[in-house]
Amino acid sequence: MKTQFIPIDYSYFDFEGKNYALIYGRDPNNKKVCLIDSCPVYLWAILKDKTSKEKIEEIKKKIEKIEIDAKSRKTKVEKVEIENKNFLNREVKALKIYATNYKDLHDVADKIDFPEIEKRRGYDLGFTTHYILERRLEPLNWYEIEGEMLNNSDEFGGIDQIMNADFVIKMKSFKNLKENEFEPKVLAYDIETDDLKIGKGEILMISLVSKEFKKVITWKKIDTKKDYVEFVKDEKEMLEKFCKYVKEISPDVLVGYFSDGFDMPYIKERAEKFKIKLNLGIDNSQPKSSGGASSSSRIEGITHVDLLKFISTTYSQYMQSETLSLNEVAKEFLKDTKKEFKIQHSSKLKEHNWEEYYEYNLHDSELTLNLFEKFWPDMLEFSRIIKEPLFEISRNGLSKQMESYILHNLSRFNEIPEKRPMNNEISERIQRGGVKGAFVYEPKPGIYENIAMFDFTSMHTSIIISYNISKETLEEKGKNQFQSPEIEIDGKNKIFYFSRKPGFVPTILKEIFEKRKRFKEEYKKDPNIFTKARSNAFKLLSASAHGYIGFSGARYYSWEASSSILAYVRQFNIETIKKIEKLGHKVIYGDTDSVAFLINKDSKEDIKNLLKRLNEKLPGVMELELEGFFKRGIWVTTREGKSGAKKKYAMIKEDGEVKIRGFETVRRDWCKLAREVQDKIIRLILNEGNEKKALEYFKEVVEKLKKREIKKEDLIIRTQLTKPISEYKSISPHVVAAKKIKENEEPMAHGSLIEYYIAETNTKSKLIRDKVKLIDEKGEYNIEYYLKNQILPAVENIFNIFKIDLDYLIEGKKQMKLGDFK
DNA sequence: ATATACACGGATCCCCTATTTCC
DNA sequence: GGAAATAGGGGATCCGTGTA
Repeated sequence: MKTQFIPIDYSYFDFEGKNYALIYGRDPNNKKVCLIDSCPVYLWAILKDKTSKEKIEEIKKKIEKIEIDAKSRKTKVEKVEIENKNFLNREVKALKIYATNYKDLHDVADKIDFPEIEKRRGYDLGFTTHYILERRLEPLNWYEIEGEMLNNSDEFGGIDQIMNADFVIKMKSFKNLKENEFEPKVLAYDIETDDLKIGKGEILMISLVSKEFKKVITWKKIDTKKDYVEFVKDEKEMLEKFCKYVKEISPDVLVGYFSDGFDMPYIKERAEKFKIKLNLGIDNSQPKSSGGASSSSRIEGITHVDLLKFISTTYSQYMQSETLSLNEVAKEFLKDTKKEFKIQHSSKLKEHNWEEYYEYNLHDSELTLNLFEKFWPDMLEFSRIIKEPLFEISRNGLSKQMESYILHNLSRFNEIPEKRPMNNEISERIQRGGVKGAFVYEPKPGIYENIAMFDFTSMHTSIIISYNISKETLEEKGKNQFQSPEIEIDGKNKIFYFSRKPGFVPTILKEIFEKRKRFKEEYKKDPNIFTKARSNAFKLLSASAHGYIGFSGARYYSWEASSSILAYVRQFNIETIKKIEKLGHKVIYGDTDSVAFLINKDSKEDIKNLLKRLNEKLPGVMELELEGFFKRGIWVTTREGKSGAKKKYAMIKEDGEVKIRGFETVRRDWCKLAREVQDKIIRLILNEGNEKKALEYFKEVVEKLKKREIKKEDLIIRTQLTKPISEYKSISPHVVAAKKIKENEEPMAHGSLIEYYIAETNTKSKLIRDKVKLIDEKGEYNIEYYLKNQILPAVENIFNIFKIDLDYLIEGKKQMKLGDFK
């Protein structure tokens, strides 16, 4: 039979000792299809140079006899081929060793310990990655499949009979189709419980939402007119209903928000408690957790996506939201917020509260569904570009994404994949220590007018490409090589040398770099969610290239490469600063890849010409870009007041657009008042060019604070608890607040933002932590603290630019009477 | 285990010395 | 008068959060 097919999720099973890939997807009629396929399984043994033909034949014969009898199955070497391959850009002879079962490749590798074998590789990719590499049946692309339909067949032990798929097909062949469109069937879910500790409390209700389906299942009965609420007898029945609905709807994607860390493990634990089989899988299997600390839950045949994971690993650095709570993320991307509802223990809830609770529960699933749809184009593009399934794409960090992209492109270079570093190698890498980073120019504090800012486009990546820097291109000193700038190691200067023969990593990055440019243009011409997503995906890959090379867990980690890249980064930045100064412009600031300088009397055209001239001298794909012209900008001293503060500045464009970096205004661990006051003062000064209005405004605020006219909400301080309370060596205010929350037995998730304020207390203690109160705790806010430790520090450096000293304000309580401000 | 380094700055920790308190 | 307690200064360290 023939059909069209789009692969969504990949898995595999063993039958008679061999591996078979299971690929779940859809046909054009939206029928759920499960494909069964197989692929050759092998690893590589790289031979030492100059191994004689006879010797190779001899080893080959020995390897062909390897058999492994373990784990209730027999694996043997099926055949061995000799091939000319590349490994780390070097031509090698390698043995391709085919074996019965992928999981035994490691054991096979252990038996190939002949002295003529230099390295063994290619057995640690994971079966799914290996399969996709081998067969090129890539996720989320359309194919025409030819195969045999299994219907009540005995093949593979009757696998088609236990699969709840519309079709189970044993694949014979396939070909690519151009067809692009695909919309997955998505079901979102969310649970409400009485205790945040996994499995400890009861699950009160579960909501399920898809495009056509809306339901809240609960055993807490009250009179309600809400038709989406379905009552069941008890928690046990609710869990069974949940399974039943998921199976009936049979979605491609089951999506939750923090569901890897909360909803799914909770449901699992409760099901275990009630001895219910949570048979969500297409083969009636239960969800499987893996990954320890930040585990993930996999459901056979349905892609379980924890949207929080995708957003936090891939997008959080480009987002405005200060937390990744569903509420805030929904606000940013959907302009929608959670329903107002204060979660209480169910025993405290009144009858009418329950209605709101149902609504709240349903709404969370709706938000999750809508957010998924918002991010779907991005996940789809990522999956297609990186060629890994949605399940992996939605969970992997940037380094893993980068690595997968490289692995899926190696065959073009005839390259054997490098192995993952072992734990001891990772420790060695970490022990060797990090590399010296970029250069930051120390600004001279002050207010400046007419500023231009240049920055390098994708600086690290363009350096890697232009100088061919990578693990595989690193060489001993020779002729005609790229040389890194001098790098200081243990007091001595060292230079690293890189081949001119293009390495595969720089080549792959060059492609990414060019595609990034092309798709950015495409998006500009045709702005839609898909062109944006594609442009975004390449932007992210491009941006994480250097981080990958310097990451101790990377296959293609290289300390030397990373050091060299950064040495170039420093060199280019410093040289650019020098060149601009030589042309008569005063440089104000620069950080890593940027330079800000005074335009003087020059016109914008002059500056653009200057940029053009600088660009003519740059090598390879390196490019300097105009970040913008600014009417005015301010730089301040550090708190100590002796030097100019780096990574802290504010500038304004002609059109009034303000760019604020590093100031307390953009930091979430300062109270709202301090942030707003600072923001306003910065804007007033940037607009006016002097401090007059700002100072008046500031005095007003101080007056208000002293008269307690500021709302307590504006004084709440929010700090993240980043680890368990007991692990803190230093007991800071937010730790004290967290302890209080715990004592009150209020819900507090790991990593949550702790909110508190500093109150007036009788305590003699000078420690701030002894004045901490939770929001709901009665008390007056501590005026002295908010003056001395919040609003003054936020603005005094700014006023110092104008030689205005606010010091007399912080001398002490006595002097801070109302009359001090005139 | 889950991309890198640089940087600021609050708050506590910790050591030391001076001062105060207590007997 | 002398020992113990306390205060306060100041650098080191921890911690959170930014920029690039």
